[in-house]
Amino acid sequence: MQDNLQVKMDEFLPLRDVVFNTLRQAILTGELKPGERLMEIHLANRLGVSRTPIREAIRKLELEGLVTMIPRRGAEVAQITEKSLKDVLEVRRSLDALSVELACDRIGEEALEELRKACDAFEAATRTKDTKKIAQADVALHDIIVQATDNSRLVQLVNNLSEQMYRYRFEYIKDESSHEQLIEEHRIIFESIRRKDKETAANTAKLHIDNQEKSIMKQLRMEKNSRRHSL
Amino acid sequence: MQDNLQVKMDEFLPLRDVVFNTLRQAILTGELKPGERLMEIHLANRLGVSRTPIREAIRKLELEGLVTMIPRRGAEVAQITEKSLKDVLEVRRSLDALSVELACDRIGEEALEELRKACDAFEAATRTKDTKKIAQADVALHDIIVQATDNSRLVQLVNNLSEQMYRYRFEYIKDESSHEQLIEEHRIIFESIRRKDKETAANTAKLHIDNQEKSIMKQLRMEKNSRRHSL
DNA sequence: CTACTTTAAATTGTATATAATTAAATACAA
DNA sequence: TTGTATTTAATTATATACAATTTAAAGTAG
Repeated sequence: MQDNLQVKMDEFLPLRDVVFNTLRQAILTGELKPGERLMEIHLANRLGVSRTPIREAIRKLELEGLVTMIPRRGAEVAQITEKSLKDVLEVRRSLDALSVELACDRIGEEALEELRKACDAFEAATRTKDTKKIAQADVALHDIIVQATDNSRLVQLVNNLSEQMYRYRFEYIKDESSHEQLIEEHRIIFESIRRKDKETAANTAKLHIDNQEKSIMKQLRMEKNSRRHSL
Repeated sequence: MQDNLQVKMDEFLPLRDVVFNTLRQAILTGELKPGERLMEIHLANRLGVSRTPIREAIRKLELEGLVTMIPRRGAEVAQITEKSLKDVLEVRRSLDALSVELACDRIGEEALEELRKACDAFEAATRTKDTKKIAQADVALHDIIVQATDNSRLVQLVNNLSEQMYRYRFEYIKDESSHEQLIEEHRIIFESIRRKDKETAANTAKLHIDNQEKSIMKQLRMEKNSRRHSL
């Protein structure tokens, strides 16, 4: 773990939430690697706080499934197995389909217009070839859809499930050969939501996840391979 | 809140988990009522532990959505609104449908046999008119299905969502007039899983939730009414 | 040199102490 | 009485202290 964990005092959150966000981000970006132990005193010193907020943050990470607790041994970053990712994607596939279906019913004129812009913005982002920008544009687009469902529980769950594979999605987006297809799928989802064509919307959303799954699984296997050869 | 919160030392869990389970149960059964404050010293004294495990338990309840945090004022039991229940049920509807569809593909012979027995057990339970027994039989039956999906994330999410309405489901099950229909729906779900008829299974599962939703919403409105008249 | 004990260090789990903030109570003026 | 300061009490937020347990290390016998 590099020494670039830093507590941002920008906002006025309780320390436990600052720590929670910091650790969460570190796990999702891969800065803290699967299997790595989260030792309280270490983290407390590094972040310049006491153990209490660290522990409270770990409790939340535990419930989110990002860390695994081992009794009397503490927390470690959860291992991501092929199976666990498949499980996550299987649920997400269903919830993304639900999201676009609900969006068909409930999206407003303004949000629809935003969605159209987000499609354009995504296309523009792919042309910059800036992976971070592309990823952001993609998140923004999907966020408009899920927000349009007007179901806060669904929003919470979809966001949580998405985050579980941030690390991998990044690599996925790097692959330029898939950009055209992504643009096209976004376009179809937008059009079918506009026409309130639930079936096409849902099917495309599922396809969208299927493609992601294929790419992520390929990566995972490569990672596993390279681990086997290097260790 | 009555004075029957007790820490069970049966198992050998960290205190924070014991406290978490205790508070969770108290909230789900309605022993701790929506809006009620969770004061740390109070709970610590009552449960005979220090504030630390109480706080850690509250952090987990927070992430689960069972309590609401108010900065510098602590936690209170989350209010359940009609909207929030609708949101939960909307997601559950989708995930229950997914569960039975996956069960069609993945259930084994033994589990299928268990499911058949669970259907019979549920029918038998309704005849005892023991609400608690009926509820347990219902949970057991649905648990077999969701376990058959072999998707641990799905299991976790469905269980969590189900628990959110334990309080209300209890009243629902009390209503004997609905028992025949419940038995029939369980039977159809079992039969369609056996025949691997995903469409019927999914539709019936959705119907199952729809019926629950109607009943719960009726109750909620009654509750709201009686509150208005008594306050 | 290996297998087993014993000891020491590190780490978590729990409890308590201090600081900061908020809510309530009291006092006082209009 | 009502509205506003001021003080007091209660409560959370954070830090530290202590206890229990585990891991690693150092010896020691075979």
